[in-house]
Amino acid sequence: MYVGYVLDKESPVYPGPARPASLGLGPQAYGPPPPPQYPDFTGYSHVEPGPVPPAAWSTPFSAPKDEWAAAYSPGPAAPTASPAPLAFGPPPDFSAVPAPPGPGPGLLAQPLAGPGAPSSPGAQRRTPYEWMRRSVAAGGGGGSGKTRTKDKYRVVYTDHQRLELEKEFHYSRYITIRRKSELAANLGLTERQVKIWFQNRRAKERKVNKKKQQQQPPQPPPAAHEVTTAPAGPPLGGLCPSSASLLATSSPMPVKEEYLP
DNA sequence: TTGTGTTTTACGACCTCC
DNA sequence: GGAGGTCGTAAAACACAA
Repeated sequence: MYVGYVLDKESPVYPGPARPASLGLGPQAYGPPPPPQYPDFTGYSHVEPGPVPPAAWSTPFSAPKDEWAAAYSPGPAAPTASPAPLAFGPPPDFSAVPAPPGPGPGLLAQPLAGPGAPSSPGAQRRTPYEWMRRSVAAGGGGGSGKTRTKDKYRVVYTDHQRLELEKEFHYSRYITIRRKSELAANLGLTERQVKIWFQNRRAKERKVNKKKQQQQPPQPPPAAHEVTTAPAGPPLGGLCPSSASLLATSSPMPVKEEYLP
């Protein structure tokens, strides 16, 4: 939430022209304008993550989700719907992510399988992260910039776009302004789209966690000393209340240091 | 082919924080 | 006041059974 704001505060974030009015955005000052979100946009240039990623990228998730590991395990990969000119890699600090217990490298440290990892057109759905297996017919999908008031209600993001967004999400539930800008630029999305994607993704996770909790028998509340994430009081030093519920769930994700009070 | 249920984008309302 | 958060919802996209 405001953490990212704080994290990026020292940097000259978003100096520059206003965003297209068609996005419903006000004339706030944003950074380098993202690639146009229209189908005739012919790609986007790779933006080096830069030497930056501040402390925000230094705290890894301790335990990857199984499906995540499975999804990124080496294996045959079909071409993506819209491979990026350059694979959008994790921040440099990704390499510092300790490998999860068990065989194989740290999953987040694994390189993206290049242009073409995610999709597998013939595969069935109803599998974890089935979006990775689905072919996307959006014709470059992301960034066509249609709204409810326009002729197309919504676009379907490409596998590559979703893959990168998921990677980012599994690294951090809350994206910083800087990373949002980078992701948007690299994926040919608007920052608004990235922001909303993260919001929807968190909502999805809460929904899944809620479902899990409902299916599990009620567990005794943990003793106070067992609370390892955040102390009582305002959740995470001002994060939204639902963030706390997120952390309070079965999610194995640790809390980033900077998110803690 | 069609009907139905689920998932995925996108938005508005409202809230908190700076 | 502006930013981004959640929550609820709309509607397209999709999978699958009948």
